[in-house]
Amino acid sequence: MDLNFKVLKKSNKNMARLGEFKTKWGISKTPMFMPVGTQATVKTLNPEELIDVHADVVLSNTYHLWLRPGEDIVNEAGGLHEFMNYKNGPMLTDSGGFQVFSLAKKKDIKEEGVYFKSHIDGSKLFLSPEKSIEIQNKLGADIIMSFDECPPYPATREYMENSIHRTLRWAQRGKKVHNNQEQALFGIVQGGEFEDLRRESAIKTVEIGFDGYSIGGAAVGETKEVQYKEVEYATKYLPEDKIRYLMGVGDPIDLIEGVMRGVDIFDCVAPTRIARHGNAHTRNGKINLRNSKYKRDFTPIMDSCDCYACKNFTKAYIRHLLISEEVLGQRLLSIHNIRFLTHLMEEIRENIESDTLEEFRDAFYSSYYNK
RNA sequence: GCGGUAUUGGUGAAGUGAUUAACACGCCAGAUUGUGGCUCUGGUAUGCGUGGGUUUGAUUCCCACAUAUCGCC
Repeated sequence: MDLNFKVLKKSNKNMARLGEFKTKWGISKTPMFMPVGTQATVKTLNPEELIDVHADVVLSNTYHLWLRPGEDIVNEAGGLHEFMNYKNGPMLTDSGGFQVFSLAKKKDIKEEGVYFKSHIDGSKLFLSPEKSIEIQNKLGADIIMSFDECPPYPATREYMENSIHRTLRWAQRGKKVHNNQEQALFGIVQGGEFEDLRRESAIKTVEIGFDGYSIGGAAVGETKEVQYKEVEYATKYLPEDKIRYLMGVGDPIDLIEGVMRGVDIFDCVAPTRIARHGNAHTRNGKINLRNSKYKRDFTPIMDSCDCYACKNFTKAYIRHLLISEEVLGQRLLSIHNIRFLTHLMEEIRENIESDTLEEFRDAFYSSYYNK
């Protein structure tokens, strides 16, 4: 399904663009950050809280839902939105390609697909492009992903070349079996740090033709410089009129840098994961609320933040919750961190509108990183 | 009053006549980028109740004292 993506304004200083797309849930504005709800839940948050933090698109995961509770059960429930009762915006499912990379200890990547073992019970599993799309068709997210290989970093050129060619063949096979016309299907650009391979992957993925294009294999251990180059190598060859999705990137500065290189949407587990480990984003950098210096700090995490945690609770209280391992502490920080990023994206959109994104980037950088 | 036992970091404790006093918890800090939620990595006793003695060397052996605890009168 076409998402009717429209570019409303383009920067003339960099590749940033303001846009919007349409689904049955309404208009979604880009650039946007999407929180991750791997197992049909953004960990610790309920749907009302997702609305409060201005979440729009929410991610979920093919691999996890395939294993539990199974795509048929989600389908019988009426699809992901009904199952988890999230009605505020579109949903997106990842294909499972990344899980093969990140959590399968032993994997056997073959032309037909990937053989690996379940992280739950060790049983033998097989995921293929066709299988992934079939599962995603049943899960019923608005946007679904092609099944790709996320190659490790560093990888040799030879490995990467074989990998992107296989990912291209997989993309074609997935597209062929995609049969839910209410879902947009995205292709994924790989190629690691190699400029020509990113280019080839981008051009050939576009030739196959998708409703949007993802950039994968970023933020897997390379430096930020390399990461930004990888993004540039890909976005240069992606069509203006389709959404560009940088997968798995969510460090605040990476969002700004990504937007300046033409990325429209991002997702990342970081805001919720670091929250569960006691960290909060602030304009003056990331802070660890478990640190003893907050024992008697009776001020909010951020005075200027409009999230539920900042409007109602002090650092001292949240620290106490974290130290006492009370789940409310993890929840309040998850709320704050997601809101921090959605607010950052709102500011990014305003600054594209006023053509001041570079100044905004510099100001953000100096306050966030020069503590 | 007499006799026994014990005394190791913030806590529970292991241990040895001689290289950096184990481990756990706590505490202190760090990590975390398409999530294997509640994880991982570091740091954390210049000292083994106090004072004396034996010894080349004592936290480990001896004596006294202090404290705790048990039993007896």
